[in-house]
Amino acid sequence: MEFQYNVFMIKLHVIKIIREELFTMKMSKLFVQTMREYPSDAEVISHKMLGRAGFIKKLSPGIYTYMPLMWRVLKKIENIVREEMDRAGAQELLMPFVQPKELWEESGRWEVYGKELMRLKDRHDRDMCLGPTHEEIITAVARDGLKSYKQLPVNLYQIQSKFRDEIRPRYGLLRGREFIMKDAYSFDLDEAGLDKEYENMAKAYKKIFERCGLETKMVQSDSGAIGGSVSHEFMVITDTDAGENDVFYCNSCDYSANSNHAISNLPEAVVDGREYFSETKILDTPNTHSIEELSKFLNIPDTLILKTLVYIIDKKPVLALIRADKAIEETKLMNAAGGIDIRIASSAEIAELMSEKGFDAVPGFIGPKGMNGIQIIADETVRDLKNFVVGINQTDKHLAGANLSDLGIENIKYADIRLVQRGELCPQCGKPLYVTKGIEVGNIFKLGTKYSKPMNAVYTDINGKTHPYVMGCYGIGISRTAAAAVEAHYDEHGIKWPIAIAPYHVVIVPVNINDELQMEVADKMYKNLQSAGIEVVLDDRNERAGVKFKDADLIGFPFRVTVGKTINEGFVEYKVRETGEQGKYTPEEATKKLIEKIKAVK
RNA sequence: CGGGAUGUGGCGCAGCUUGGUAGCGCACCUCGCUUGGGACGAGGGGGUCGCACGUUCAAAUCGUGUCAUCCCGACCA
Repeated sequence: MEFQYNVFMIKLHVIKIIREELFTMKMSKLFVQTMREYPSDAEVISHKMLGRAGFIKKLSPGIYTYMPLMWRVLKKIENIVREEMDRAGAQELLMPFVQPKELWEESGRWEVYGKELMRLKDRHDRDMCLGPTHEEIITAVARDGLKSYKQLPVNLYQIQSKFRDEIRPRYGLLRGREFIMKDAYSFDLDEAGLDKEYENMAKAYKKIFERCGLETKMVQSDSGAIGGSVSHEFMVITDTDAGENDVFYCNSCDYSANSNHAISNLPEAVVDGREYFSETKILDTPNTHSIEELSKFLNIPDTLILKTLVYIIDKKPVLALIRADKAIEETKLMNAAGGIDIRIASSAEIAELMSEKGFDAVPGFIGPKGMNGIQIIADETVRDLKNFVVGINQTDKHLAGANLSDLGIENIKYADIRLVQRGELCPQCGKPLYVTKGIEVGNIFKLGTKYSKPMNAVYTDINGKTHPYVMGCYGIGISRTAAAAVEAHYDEHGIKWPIAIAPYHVVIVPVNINDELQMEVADKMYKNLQSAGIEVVLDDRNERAGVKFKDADLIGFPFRVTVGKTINEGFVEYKVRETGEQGKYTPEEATKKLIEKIKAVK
């Protein structure tokens, strides 16, 4: 017993020493290589900054090594996420990254997911894939373990690398192929339970991004390939061009939505052409290939024209009709058609479609007439059109004074497939909508029974009857959040990490390491800060001050302490990266100030 | 999928037209000097010039093919 006790004490002692060593970081030993120039392949701020400051190293397009500084940032974000998810009642687990085809066939997504799903074969020639998201796996895990209503609700999450084989990865960590994600899945008895958990997660997310030092907007969005009904995205609003999403929002009420989901009220417009056309007749409209040319030629507002677009949705042609002054939102159209893949038809495909239907019209004169057998989806704006102008599949001709009833269309499906545009009105309060760019750092979905039903994932209720779980899923892009933080916090000198996710809190820069007093003071501060739990780097390199300052700014330490000549009067210099605030303090004052500021954030 | 461009040391690039010992800046190593915003001098290490085949006495350079990377576009009639 005594012997063991002693061994234990020795171990503790050793561990303590190791831990102290772990917190020690001298710049001369830190594995980071800053560069004088931005990487040539970087376009957006975060990619440029993270590359130049030595945070990431590209291995292949969209695939990066997270260097030690980056990894510290990512771990900090992960830990904030963990703390808030745990606090919200979720439980962490870890699922496999490589997954068998079978589960994906159960959900039907093996066929549906497309090329983004990275497929591979194992040595036995079995089909496998790299996990782009984990609904299938978690649902299979849940159905084996969650049998009774007594066990629900449950929320399970993991933090893990994901792989999505993007067509065109770009923007560094913002759109990588391999990236780190937190994904959570909730299982409830019913819709009411899901609604409650959805709110719970929304609240947790808000807290998470706040703690990361990021301002986010929660916006309504399309639910995409993951499916389900209701979903929201958390957007970091940015003035850089890295934002890949357009976000519409209202300043008068709380409405905000991704452009793929946004709706709006339209201002008044001329939608009845009776003043222009007293009868229905075919007009010669030579060379009017665009809406602009056509409305000019006929001298009518473009709101009196019905625009017909040909899309290829899941390999089949679909006609989309919309009032000509408005544009199609492809995601909405794809959803309305029940498809999973959409693109505009090529002119060759249009020609093929025309000849198939016995027409000979070029783009600019296409219309729904005589296109029976082809799926036709009309935007809601089409309902109000009267006595309008429309293509009738004859080159250089349009039908004027037309009404849909004249066209002999058998099947037409109405849906909102319109892209909201600047200047349109808030659907909730009628005030003008604004638009901005956003980086999606998190999302929450109500999945309902989309996965539990086909995968037969059910629980038994109090009466012995079985029901599929009502599910939700909740993602946060960990690596993307880090990149978004850079997009939101930088200047011409480099990154300005928010304190909570900075790789280290403080850098201490002795100006001249050959000056004994400077080194002594720097070293003492370094040790004092460390023992107070502050993460600090001592820049002990034999470099000129300029080099150290440039690196400190580029890397983005939130605080810098410079120990230079003023130490002879007893002062060190203190500088805040984010605000530029600076001042002279005694080493003791500076140490105290730093500890106070940093502890306040923790 | 279509178009354009580029592959030369860790990073950024020149050399290619007109074939003949592979170069520059940064970074790295040594010495000296310097030490408050990316100093300076001297010396040094590191590259199968993406890969394959071909032409040639000789290929980074010319030809063919291939692979990779980057950018743009993918028709809003």
